[in-house]
Amino acid sequence: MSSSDPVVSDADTDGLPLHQYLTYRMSRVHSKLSAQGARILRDAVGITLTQWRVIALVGAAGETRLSDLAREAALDKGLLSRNVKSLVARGLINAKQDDTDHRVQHLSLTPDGQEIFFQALPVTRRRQEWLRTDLTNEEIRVFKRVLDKLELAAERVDFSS
Amino acid sequence: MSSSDPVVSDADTDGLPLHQYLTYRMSRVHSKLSAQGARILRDAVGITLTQWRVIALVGAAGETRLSDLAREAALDKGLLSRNVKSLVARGLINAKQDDTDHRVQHLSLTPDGQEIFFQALPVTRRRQEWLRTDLTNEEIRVFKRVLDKLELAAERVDFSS
DNA sequence: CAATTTTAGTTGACCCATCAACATAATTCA
DNA sequence: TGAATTATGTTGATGGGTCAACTAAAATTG
Repeated sequence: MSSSDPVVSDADTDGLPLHQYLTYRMSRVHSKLSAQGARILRDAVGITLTQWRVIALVGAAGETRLSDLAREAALDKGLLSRNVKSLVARGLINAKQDDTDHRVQHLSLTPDGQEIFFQALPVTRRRQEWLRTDLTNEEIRVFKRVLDKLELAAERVDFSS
Repeated sequence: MSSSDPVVSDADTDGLPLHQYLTYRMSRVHSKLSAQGARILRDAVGITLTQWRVIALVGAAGETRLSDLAREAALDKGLLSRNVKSLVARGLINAKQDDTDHRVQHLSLTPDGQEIFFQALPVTRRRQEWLRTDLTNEEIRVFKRVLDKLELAAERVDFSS
């Protein structure tokens, strides 16, 4: 075997190994979609993707605490803390301490935050619809189901086979 | 409307907006899968996910140039350059300049690199199989098809509707 | 053949996310 | 009640990725 031969043959791999991997494919697609989403949000309302997620989650909840967001959105609480901080600094989010439990903060959108929210919402919705134009309802249903199953698999502590 | 009411009602959103978004769902699942994959590779052979991708791609190709990898794997060439550098430093990848075109480097796995490759390959394969255990062939087929369609959509320069 | 443009790869600056350590506050329980 | 545990949120260190500027080399073009 010469040094320029692939280490594995097609017979072994049925093509390039990575390209078969669901995770690899997802990773590629995800990074392209993220970049696109970030660009769209930056152009439309000047916030980052994560900031949008925070705003959207707070906007939808009306009032939440940081730890709830972290759980619900599966975001790191440190990350969340910094993002909230920057949004509070920009006057888009309101944070007020709980009267009885002095650890928790109640988060809500300020009027400016709501404005951003309502500006961004149709933009993101249109994009989502646009992404779905080439997909059938059946494909979307299966896609979501697979995502749910993969998420469960990803949460299992370990795979031992 | 009190300040603690959600800014959008369920009637508006059919539930929390973000949770409907394919991109948001993908993002969550992707980050969990990445974390899991990174952990498995670290424990098994002590390399990062990106390093594994480089090794797998080089191993499968037998010999490539950096720019081909960047195109094929949709990875930033700067990122790739650094990763290759670290893998060369660890003696896992061999880089030799082209005789005629002095810009290009030909990359291949060293014996140590091949060893890592062959150690990691079954581990990653087992994981992929394991991730698929709860999925039917039909679901996998649809999932891949949707990913391909989404990737195309993500590459379109702009959505104007 | 000289000037311009394109391509390969590197590097520095920066951003964002992750992790662990920490401070503070509340709760449990002995 | 006092001690240990648990929960909330912040912060610093670090790592990894992205972007853009840059060098060097090759190809194109006038």
